[in-house]
Amino acid sequence: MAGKTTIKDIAKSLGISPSTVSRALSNGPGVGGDLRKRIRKVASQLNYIPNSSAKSLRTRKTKTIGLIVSDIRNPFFLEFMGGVEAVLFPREFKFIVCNTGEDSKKEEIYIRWLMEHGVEGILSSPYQDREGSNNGAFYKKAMKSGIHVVFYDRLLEGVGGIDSVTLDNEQAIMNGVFYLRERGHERIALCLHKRGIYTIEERYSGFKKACAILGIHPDDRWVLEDMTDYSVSLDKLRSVLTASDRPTAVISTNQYLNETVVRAARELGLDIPADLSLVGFDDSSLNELIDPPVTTIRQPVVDMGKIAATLLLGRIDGDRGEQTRIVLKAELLERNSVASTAKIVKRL
Amino acid sequence: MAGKTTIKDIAKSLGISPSTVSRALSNGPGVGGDLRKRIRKVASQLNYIPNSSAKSLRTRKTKTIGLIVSDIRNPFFLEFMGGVEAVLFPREFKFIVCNTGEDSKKEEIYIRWLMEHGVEGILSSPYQDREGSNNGAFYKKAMKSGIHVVFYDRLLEGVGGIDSVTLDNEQAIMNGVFYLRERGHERIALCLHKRGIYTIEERYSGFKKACAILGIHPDDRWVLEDMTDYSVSLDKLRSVLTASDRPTAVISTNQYLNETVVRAARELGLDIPADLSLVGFDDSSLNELIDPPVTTIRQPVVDMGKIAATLLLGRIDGDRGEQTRIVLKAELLERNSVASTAKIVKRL
DNA sequence: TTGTAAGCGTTATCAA
DNA sequence: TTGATAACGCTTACAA
Repeated sequence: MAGKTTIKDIAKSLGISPSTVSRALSNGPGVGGDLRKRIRKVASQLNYIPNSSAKSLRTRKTKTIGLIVSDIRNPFFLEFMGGVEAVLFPREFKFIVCNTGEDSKKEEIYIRWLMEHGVEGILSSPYQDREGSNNGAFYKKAMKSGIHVVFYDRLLEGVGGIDSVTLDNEQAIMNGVFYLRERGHERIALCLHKRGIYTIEERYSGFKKACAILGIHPDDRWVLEDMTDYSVSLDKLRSVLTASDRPTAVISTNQYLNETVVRAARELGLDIPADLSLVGFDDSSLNELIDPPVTTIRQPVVDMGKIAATLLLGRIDGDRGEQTRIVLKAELLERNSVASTAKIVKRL
Repeated sequence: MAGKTTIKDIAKSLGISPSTVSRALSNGPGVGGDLRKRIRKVASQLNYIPNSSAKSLRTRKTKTIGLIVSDIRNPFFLEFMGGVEAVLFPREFKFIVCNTGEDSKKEEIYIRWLMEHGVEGILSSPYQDREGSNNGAFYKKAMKSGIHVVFYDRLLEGVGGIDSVTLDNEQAIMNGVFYLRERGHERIALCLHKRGIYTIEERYSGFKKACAILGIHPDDRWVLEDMTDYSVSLDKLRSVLTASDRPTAVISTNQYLNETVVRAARELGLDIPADLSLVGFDDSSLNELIDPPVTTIRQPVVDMGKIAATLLLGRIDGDRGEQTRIVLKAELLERNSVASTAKIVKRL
């Protein structure tokens, strides 16, 4: 137990050279079948554990990638991570989880750490603020140094040439608006997380497009922005929902906001869907058990994880093809949180 | 851009020796203040990125730990990971996520990978099957090779000397049983995930202890085991809940099972709590929004993550004190899924 | 098929 | 305070 077993120890113990041991253990050619077997045996007897730092130093390969998430508390990432792990494991790739918490500085630090660590690739859901400023330059720097990058969920303004897997966010929200309109709603509110973030901007844009197409004109004050803090969000909802001139429906844009809307409605004594209709976004299995079951726009999150990881491994494997941009479609899960306005008009 | 900048490049560019550069950049002593500044400047001009593989090879430190989770889809781990990340980040430690999916073989493979990678510590929620067989030997091997290990959530039979943070699972369930008994329930069912796993066995044991103390004797068939697959679980619940001689209350032992019980009750037309009371385990914020809001045994998961990470970093920092075993207490969140049996008796 | 030797980028020891 | 040198454990030409 004096220190760890190295390739040299194995070589010494068999009276052969370290290079032969290396070749045998890494399945390289040029080692006799019999010798190879003996080397393997001694290696396991000696409890040999390869030192990947040494290996990486020589080969510049770590079989490790970085997974940058914007908010580790979001169930979205659990699902996504599950998809990622499922494709990484069989390929013997490990991943380091980096939580930026929508903090640009933290994101930058993590990118640097990942570069130092020598990851072969980065999967990231990058942050961008209202002014459009982001860490694009750092991702580019990583790519220049040979680290492959794939964006998932979010894109960055003015940052091209990076593979991505995103949702068709515009279409997703448009379908939500159309769905509500078909049921008679024209007074629709929209709850948005932080402005600037790609998905949020796209969803907002989809909302405006759909309204334009339908010729409806929801009040600008019904677009609720910066719904990050719970009590602040609740306040905003309260002021909009208690006005006599209030919206008859709300579209929310993440699972957390779905819950916030339901809570706000309950607190205000507004029955969903009788008094207020709700189209949620993202889907927890629990949405079905809520009273009422929430009609929701569901993203194929696990697939997104699998696709992103597959794309990245492809690049690591040497794929030098054109930039790939995969756009997934959302589906609308119809449950019971949307009513036709006939009933609501009466109550208004 | 011909390859990456190394310490040698910086040295050459300043006409000094690499060792001086190394000392300057790693804040070591023995470098003049002025020189140090110039070195820093050139380093950043040259876009220098330290190579941690090389560094690790020399120092045997990677500032990386492994986080082994038993099922990445369980929201428990999101919360836990959040706690872990919060303490790791300021210390500049990274973590590799390993998902075993309750597969002993996969767990073993991940432990090996982590050892090869040179992690300085492992945080693990280890698996153990019905027969008590587990990967304890591998964790011990890791420890022998200098990797610190902290178990969280689960312990391993016959594997001592490893720090841990767990819940007082027995007490948690006992309180659940007492709570139900106070409301008149004696016919209590228990839903268990996989037998063998530490937490499950402890919860089962707590259940039996509480019943013994109270002198109540729930039917053995009401202890539902191996509730892993959804449809199988549903079948098991169905057969127990449709019997004329059925339990009046159910205790579930994870968030997933909470949902399963609610779904089963709905499918069978059983009203919670009027026809069936439910005490859940683990807590999703959504439990409050379910109809009815689920009374639940809540674990301090984020704290568990913070404590586990702190414990591990302490060991890495050189703490050689006695084995630490921290046991956290659960709290019972009273909501509306438990009724007093008075009403139920009528309906039976 | 096997061995020799150089080198990956860093740090640590020792000497200046 | 600084520099020369060896070494960490591995892979890979190249030579045998």
